[in-house]
Amino acid sequence: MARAYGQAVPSNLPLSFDPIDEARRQWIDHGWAPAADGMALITSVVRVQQVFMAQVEAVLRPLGLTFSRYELLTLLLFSRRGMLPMGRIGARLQVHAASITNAVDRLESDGLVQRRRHPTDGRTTLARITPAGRAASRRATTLLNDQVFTALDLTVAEQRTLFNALQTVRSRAGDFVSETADKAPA
Amino acid sequence: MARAYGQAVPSNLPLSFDPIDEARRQWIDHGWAPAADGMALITSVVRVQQVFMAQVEAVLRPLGLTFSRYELLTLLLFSRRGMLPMGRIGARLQVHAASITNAVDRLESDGLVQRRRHPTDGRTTLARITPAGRAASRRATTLLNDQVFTALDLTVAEQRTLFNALQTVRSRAGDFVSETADKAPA
DNA sequence: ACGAGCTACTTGGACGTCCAATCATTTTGG
DNA sequence: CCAAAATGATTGGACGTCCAAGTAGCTCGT
Repeated sequence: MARAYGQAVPSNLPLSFDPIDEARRQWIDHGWAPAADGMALITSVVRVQQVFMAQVEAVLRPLGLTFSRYELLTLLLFSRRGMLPMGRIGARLQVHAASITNAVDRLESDGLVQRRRHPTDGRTTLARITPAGRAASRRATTLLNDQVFTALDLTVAEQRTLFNALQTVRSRAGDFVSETADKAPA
Repeated sequence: MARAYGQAVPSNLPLSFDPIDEARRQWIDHGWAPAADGMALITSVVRVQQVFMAQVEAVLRPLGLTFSRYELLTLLLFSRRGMLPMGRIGARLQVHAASITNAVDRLESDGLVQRRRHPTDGRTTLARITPAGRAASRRATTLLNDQVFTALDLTVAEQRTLFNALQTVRSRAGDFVSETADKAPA
C-alpha cells in the first residue's frame, strides 16, 4: 500500500531581514561576540537542512516515500546481494537502530523490503529489497536527480565549496576515519 | 517541572570510509554524474545538522530544554516586551504554527512562558516569557556558548566560509529578502 | 450592518528520531 | 562446558515537525 502523508515546507512568508544575522547581532550586543559565529553557523545548518529536506520530501511524497526510507531502499539497491543486516544499515545511514526497525517496518508493509533471518547468526535480521522496492528506488532517484539534485540554484563551485567544508565538519566530528578528508583543526 | 528526556547522539562507531563519498561514487557509476554533487551536498547538510544538533541537545538536555524550545525562549527574551504573538514566533523561527503551539504548551507547563490574550485582537495569543524563563534562557545560552558555539573545531575562516555559503542558500530559497546576501545564481 | 472571507491558533494524526529497557542469541572466560 | 558479558533487534515512550480540519474572531464589501 502506497502511503500518503504530509510533510515539508512551512511556506511562511519571507522575512524582510535575515533572522540569523539578527540573532548574531543580539549575541554581539549581549557581549557574546566570541560565540556569535558558532551560533550563526549552527543555526544556519539547521535551517538549510530544513529547506533542502522540504524540497526532497515534496518530490518523494507522491511516491509514498520519505527521505529516510528512500535512503534505506537505495542503500539496499546498491548492496551486492540486495540485503543487509539491520545493524549495518544503521551504521551506514548513521541513525539509531530503533529508527531502522521503524523504517523497515514501514517499507515491509509497503512490500518494498522483506525481513529475512540471518543464516548463521540468530541475532541478526536481514532487510532485503524486493523487486517493487528496486522499482520504487529507481523511480524516486530519477525524480530527485531531475527536480532537486541538479536544480540546486548554486554554481558547481559553490556546491563544491560547501560540500568540502561540510565534509571537514563530518570528519572532525568522527563520522568516519578519512583517507581523504583532513584531520585536525588549525 | 523540569523535563528530563533523551535525545542526541547515535554513537555509532565511525566508518572507515566516508559514506557520502561512497554514495557519490555510486551515483557516478550509475550514470547520474550531473546529480552526484547535489546529492552529496544535500546528504552532507542533513548529516552535519545531525551532528550539530546532537551536541546542542546534549548540553540542553540536563536543563530540560530542547533546541526548539531554547530558540523560542531566547527569541522572547530578546523581544522588547518579552512577549510575542504565536504567529510572529513561527515566522521568526521558520516553523509551522502547530509546532509553536506545541512548544509553548511545554514551556508553559514548565513555567517558562505564559499565554496571554492579545489586548485588541481576540484571535491572537501572546506568549510571554516568565522570570524563570529568562533565567533558563540565560543559563542555557551560557552553556551553549561555552560548550558548543565556541568549541566548534573549525577555524574562524572555515566558519565564515561555511556560514556565507549557507546564507546564500537560504537567501535563494526565499527565506528572507536580503539587503546583504546575494540574489541570483551565476 | 451583515454575511463571506480571511486570520490566528489549536487539535489530531502520521512520521522520524532518540533513549531506555527487554529479549534472544552469540561469545568469552574461568 | 556453562555462566557472564557482549551483541542485535525490538518495544514503548517522549519529542519535534508537518498537514488537514476545525474553531474563534476580525474585516471588508455591498
